[in-house]
Amino acid sequence: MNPVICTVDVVLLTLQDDALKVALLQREREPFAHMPALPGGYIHADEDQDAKSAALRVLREKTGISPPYLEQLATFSGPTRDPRGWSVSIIYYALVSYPVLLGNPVSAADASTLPAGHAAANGLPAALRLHDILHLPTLPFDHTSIIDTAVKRLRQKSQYSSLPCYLAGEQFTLPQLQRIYEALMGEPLNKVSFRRKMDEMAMLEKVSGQFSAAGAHRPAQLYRLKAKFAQELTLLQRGL
Amino acid sequence: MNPVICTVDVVLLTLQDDALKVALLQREREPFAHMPALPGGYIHADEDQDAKSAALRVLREKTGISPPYLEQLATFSGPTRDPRGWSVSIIYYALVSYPVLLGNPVSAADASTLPAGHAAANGLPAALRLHDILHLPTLPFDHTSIIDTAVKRLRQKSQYSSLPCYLAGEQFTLPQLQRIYEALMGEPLNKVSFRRKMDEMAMLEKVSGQFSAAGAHRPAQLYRLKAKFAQELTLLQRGL
DNA sequence: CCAATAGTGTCTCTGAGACATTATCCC
DNA sequence: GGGATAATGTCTCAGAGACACTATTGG
Repeated sequence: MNPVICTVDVVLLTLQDDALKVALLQREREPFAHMPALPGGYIHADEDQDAKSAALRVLREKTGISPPYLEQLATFSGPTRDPRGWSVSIIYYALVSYPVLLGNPVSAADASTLPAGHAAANGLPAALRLHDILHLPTLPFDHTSIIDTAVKRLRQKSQYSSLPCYLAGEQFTLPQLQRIYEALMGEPLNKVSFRRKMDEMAMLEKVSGQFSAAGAHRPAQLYRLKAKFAQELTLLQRGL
Repeated sequence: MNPVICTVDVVLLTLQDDALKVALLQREREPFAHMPALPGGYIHADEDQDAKSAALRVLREKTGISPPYLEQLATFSGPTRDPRGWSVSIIYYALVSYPVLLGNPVSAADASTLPAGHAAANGLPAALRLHDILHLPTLPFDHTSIIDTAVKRLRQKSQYSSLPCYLAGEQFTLPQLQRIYEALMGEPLNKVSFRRKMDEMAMLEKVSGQFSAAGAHRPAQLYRLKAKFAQELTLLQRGL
């Protein structure tokens, strides 16, 4: 009836050393075999409940990762984006903290103690690499444009939502969270206002009695997302 | 390779008498023949440049309308939404002013002089009907849920963008535009603040010397969207 | 005690809303 | 002139940011 190729792809983003990184997987098959590209694959009509399930399955099968946050970005389509023919790709974007990405679901507080550079020698497939979004290699299909759209969406939503919390891991301090927001927005934020806004969103809860000990100074209170917000965003009326 | 049905559908919205209406088309073919549904159809791999072109083509072919604003909403998918099989539908939403919908591309100022009730006896197909979004009939597929998503998106974007301008026609006065914003947001707006915000967005220009004469009172200045914003939104930093 | 960072109290200034005033039409 | 709505000037109050001060750790 209509010979349209239908796939899903995932833009998996993480923050490492205040730099936004995207996870790219070396392609095994043609077209563009051996080039780094977004993890993706065909929808399996016999097992997927919808495109989101397909995206989660593809990510799990190809990278072993089950991200805490996954949302539809947009659908890209056209006759030339894939050499195999007229294609449609439903794109999802996912956020995961760098420690959790490495299979260490503890705290963003420990991020600095993890090995820097490429993800490797962990539970992750060797073909998976993190790339700074400012220095992307040449990518197949329209993946460069897709990543650009995902980063714009992330930055836009960071202005007025709790989205960046998913880059912070399971437990984090307010100064750490502020650094994440600042890295995404590209500008320093007022500490008092930032804390007022986080309080206003009412999505964080103290991890009782737990503090992050990170040097010769007063330790910071640890927080985590309230269970209610594990998959759901909080929005601000007026932005940060 | 994968037998996924791939279509596009359009949620065409307009504002009539301060009520949001969606254009539904009586289906000609199975499944769900003769039921009202969103205008939609298959992607034509031989002529469509992308899904957006397909949506515009479908809208033109089935309703004769070329909307001033059309944007991708989301992609809906799953094994059961279409009885023909696992399906993907890329949804677009379009905004058009009621007078322009009726083929009268003049001014929102004249909307009150047009016949109320259903669109009929115009250049529009007889099978096309406007339905108040608060009183929708039972719809096939997941079209009810799709319309709900589109309305939520429109209302969300109205909070901080120039989106509602596309519901106002080519020329309009500021009081008319404020009524549109108020109808979408469901609450009265401060006149002074509203005008400050419209000025801040810097997207309107006076139609020189033209005024809307609408009764025994001072006439209002007519405005139109600057050409630059014919297809592109303006965003506010802090909402209305 | 000192250095360093966390957390909070308070002042100021911007900006949004309320109100009032002026402007311009038809009758 | 009167009634009606458009357009704008101005006052007030809330909220965001700047600054400063206190708190708590390790050395």
